[in-house]
Amino acid sequence: MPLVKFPDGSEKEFNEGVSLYEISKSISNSLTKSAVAARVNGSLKDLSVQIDKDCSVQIVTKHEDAGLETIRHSFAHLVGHAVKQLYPDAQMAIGPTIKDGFYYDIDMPESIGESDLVKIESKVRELVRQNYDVVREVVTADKARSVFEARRETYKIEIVDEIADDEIIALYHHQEYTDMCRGPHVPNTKFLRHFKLTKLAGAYWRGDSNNKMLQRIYGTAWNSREELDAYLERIAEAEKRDHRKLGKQLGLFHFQEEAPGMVFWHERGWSLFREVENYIREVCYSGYQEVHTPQVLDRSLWEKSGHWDKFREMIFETKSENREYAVKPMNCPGHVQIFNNELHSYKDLPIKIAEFGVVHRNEASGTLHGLLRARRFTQDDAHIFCEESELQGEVSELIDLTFKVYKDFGFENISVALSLRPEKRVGSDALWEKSEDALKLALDSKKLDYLIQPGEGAFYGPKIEFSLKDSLERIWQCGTIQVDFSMPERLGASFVNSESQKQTPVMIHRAIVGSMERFIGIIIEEYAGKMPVWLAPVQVVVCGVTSKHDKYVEEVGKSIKKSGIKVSTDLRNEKIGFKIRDHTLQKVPYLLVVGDREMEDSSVSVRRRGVSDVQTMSLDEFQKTVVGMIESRSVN
RNA sequence: GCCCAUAUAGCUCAGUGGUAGAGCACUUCCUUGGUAAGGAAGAGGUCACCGGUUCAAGUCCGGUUAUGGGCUCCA
Repeated sequence: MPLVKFPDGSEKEFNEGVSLYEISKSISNSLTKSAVAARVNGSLKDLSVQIDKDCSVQIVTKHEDAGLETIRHSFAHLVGHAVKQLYPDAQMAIGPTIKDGFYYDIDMPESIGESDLVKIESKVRELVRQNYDVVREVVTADKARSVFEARRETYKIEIVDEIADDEIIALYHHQEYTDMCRGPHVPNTKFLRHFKLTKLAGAYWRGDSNNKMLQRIYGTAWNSREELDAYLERIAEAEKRDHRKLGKQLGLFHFQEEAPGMVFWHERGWSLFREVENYIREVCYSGYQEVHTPQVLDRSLWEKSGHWDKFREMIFETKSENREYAVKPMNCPGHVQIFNNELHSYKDLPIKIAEFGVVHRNEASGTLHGLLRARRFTQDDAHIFCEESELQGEVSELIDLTFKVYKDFGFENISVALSLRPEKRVGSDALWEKSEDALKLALDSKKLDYLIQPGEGAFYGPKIEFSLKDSLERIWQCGTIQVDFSMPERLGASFVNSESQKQTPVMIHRAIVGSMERFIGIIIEEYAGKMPVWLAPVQVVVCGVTSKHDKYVEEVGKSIKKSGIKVSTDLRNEKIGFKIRDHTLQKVPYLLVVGDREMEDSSVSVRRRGVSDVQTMSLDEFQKTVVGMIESRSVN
């Protein structure tokens, strides 16, 4: 008779072979009603699993995270059930859960479109209403194979073949539909109610572009109608913060067909760009020589650096007088040329060269994404030429600098990753060992949480990557610190060491925000277009109540401009309410209204963005406040 | 690049085979109004591009380009 321990400390004996479902019932009926799975000695099991020895049991209800995940996982099967009824020749691949939902990758006999997604969703609803039991069956690999052979599910057979011998194989029967899964799954489809199939996409089998592309059906699932609606509302709100929408609304930039992936910066967007640039020049380039290198360089240089070999399809080429050139996709070879242009002593190291380097990369058309993935972008790029002994100290400083910069722009949620040697690489394993260790040691000394990504490094060296999220929580790599023992040698960089010998320096590639365009895109989304005062392209708009006040409006405007504030005046023949609305929609931080009252005592009526109460103050006081906000680069 | 979708006025969008529409923005006039839209009139389109079907195409079909969501990729 197995003895079962419960989370509250109580214990109870059950007959051998008792199911978790029965154990749940022995606790309470109401618990059982919302029970979707159970933890046995900490690991998740289906409620149909039987107990034959002493253990601890915790019933998992739909209300906890693991329960909701179980529901989402079961929804994937349900989509499989529906698809198989509608398209009997469809072959099911994998159907895992993801954040907020699930997907199923399916090899469809003929490709389906969005109208089919509606059909599938209706079919799922139809199945849900049947409240059928989901039956779990433990089988041998051979049995599983024969089941899926009969069902002509070749992907499932491929998966069975990879399952280790000692692993339990469970089939889940949804009426006539059978799937295979580690589980657990809900015992009955009555738990599956609040869902929506959200999108259709292509996805390669096993994530490999050499494999067949399957069709992926994405869905979201929740415990209640309210949670589902709240989720959809959240997504809709996040979409409003899309930098591409805001860029258009706020007149910051545009793209057009003739220059895919290349930004046309408008005055206001360019103002924002330059403000970020000024900040970086001040904070990230101190101790560096800022340089500017050619946009187009002879192909041979890229062959020497190794970029030609690895990134040929992504390089824009150009020819002139029978010479072949590449539009630079990187700044490092250019910086090495500047380094090589004079002789260096070990006493001069480290030498740090920085550039707002405009690079062009012919990214695959399907990957372009507004400012976040562009074909032409500006790197806050720099290269540090140093000795090996200086490496770790430099990297350590750069990590601190990166965090400072992100914090100054108001980012809290920064993910850090360390990418190690890829398969296709240059340089000996000993050099890779050294470079990887240097980065690891620097990271570890900061006591940071970071993700290790084997095989994800650059071809010439390992890298630390700093990533930020956009409004839909997609992750974008921004900053990077890379150690490179290969490039300096390939490009002939050297310095004279204390023994009068030529020696090759180590090179650190570093970009703090990475791509200016990408970083600005993320800033726009982070602030939903409501830029902090110091970044706002228009910081103050002065509006007159009537045309009588035009002269005073201009005086106020001039005075504000003199104190270095970005101000514009609104003298349009419109009512004040109209002007307020217009500039509010443009998300201007400060609106000033002046009329008879203000003219009389040289004051201004101040309306702060997001605050509907107005405040009257002297022009002088107002200017001091705004200048203070700008100088402190306050993000509030 | 691959899968699915989309492309109509400056912007947001309606228009299911028969004479291109709305709101906002724009221009002119009226209005001088105190904190989120005052009124009137006017102008504005090779319906992304190329080809096909049809008596007739914004609308149906094919292709191209760009864009959106994913996948793959990202020095």
